[in-house]
Amino acid sequence: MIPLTDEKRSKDQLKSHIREQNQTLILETSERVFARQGLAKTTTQMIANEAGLPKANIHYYYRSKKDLLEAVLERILRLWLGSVSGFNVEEGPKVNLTRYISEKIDQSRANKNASKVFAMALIGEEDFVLAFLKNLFVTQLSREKQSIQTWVDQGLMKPVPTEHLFLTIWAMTQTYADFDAQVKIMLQKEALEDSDYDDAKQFIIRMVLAGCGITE
Amino acid sequence: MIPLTDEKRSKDQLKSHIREQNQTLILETSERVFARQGLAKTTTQMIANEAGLPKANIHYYYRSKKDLLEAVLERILRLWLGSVSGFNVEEGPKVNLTRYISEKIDQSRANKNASKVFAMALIGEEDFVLAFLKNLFVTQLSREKQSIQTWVDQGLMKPVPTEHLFLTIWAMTQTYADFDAQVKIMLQKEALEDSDYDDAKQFIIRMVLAGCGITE
DNA sequence: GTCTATAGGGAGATAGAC
DNA sequence: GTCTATCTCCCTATAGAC
Repeated sequence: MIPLTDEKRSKDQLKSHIREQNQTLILETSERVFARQGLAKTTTQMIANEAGLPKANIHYYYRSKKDLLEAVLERILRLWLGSVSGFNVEEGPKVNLTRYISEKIDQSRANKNASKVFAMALIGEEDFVLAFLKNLFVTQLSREKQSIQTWVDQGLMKPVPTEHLFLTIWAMTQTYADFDAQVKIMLQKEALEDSDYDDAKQFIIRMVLAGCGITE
Repeated sequence: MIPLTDEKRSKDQLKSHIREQNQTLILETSERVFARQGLAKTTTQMIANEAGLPKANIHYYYRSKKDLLEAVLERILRLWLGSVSGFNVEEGPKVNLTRYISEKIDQSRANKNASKVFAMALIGEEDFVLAFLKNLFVTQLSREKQSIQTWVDQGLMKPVPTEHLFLTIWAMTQTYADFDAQVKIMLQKEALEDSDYDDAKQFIIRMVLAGCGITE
């Protein structure tokens, strides 16, 4: 370890502080603009304007637009992973599935822009997102699958095609964030309210529990 | 009415034939390229190359890229509307919902590109698509809602939030077309087979019927 | 680290010969 | 109707002064 002078240390901290602050600003702004404009329509100029920075500054921190998009996606995925509770076998299927669906809806609502950017990248089959999902599915799904098998063995639910169960839960919960324009038209509202999300939650939970043969 | 000479008539028919043929070629090619590349990333040059036409020819038939996209969307929506069966009250909820879900999956599978282009336009909140949905929902949903009310009154199913029922059915069925990359990763397959779609159909139908309290 | 100025590359769209 | 050549615009990315 090379000892640092106080001067150098504080300079480094300042620099690193500015860097971190700017990067966060750029990533948050990018997420918003990407979600609003679409990935390809978004220009680095738009992001710069909205962030109040010169365009070259964006390229100083993120060499290319692709790098920037991947940084945005990485940040989204890291935050998501940290806030998802896994299944807790002891609590049984009803509690776990109810909580899972409820959290999913809350999360995609709270981070609507992040959810949209992810959906856009997924429908555009961005390599970065596909690679992430490959990883996630291998590590996580096998665990959830075991919990479900345990519950089936205990007679707490009927056997289900686990992959399709998760695919459909994701599809239903994400649609309220990603395609909210469609939801608003359907419900004939200018903006979605708490009660709309509650209704969605309740109905999705009802279908999933019933479909899994979970009565009590 | 101005009588036409035979010469003029046949010339017009020829022209109109060529026009129709080229327009169809352009629309079919565009749908494919839009679905593969994304709406904004797609260039008129790509479409021209893949259709085997000079780029100026594309712009001769469709003044702008936006016009072209709208023509593609209009064609998709016209074909869709023609192939969806409405509810038939006499047959009861089980038959109708089962058929509806089954047809939805078949259709988005058979027209995967069309489905993707539509989803891309919807997530990008293209005015053209939003206007179409506004229309569709007003005219169609009220009819389906009445059928469901009838069935509830007859004790054939439990009351459901109709809007959320349709939103979730669409979300689940569309996901197998629009986000097929995710589905493939989840099922760990290079390509989806008949059996995968059958499994999806069966599970979605099971959840919906159970959620609606339809036992027989 | 910041920012102006600009290079360099395509994009959409069209004029005009055929 | 068809297609070559070209206009104009604007995007990404960077060089280089501060």
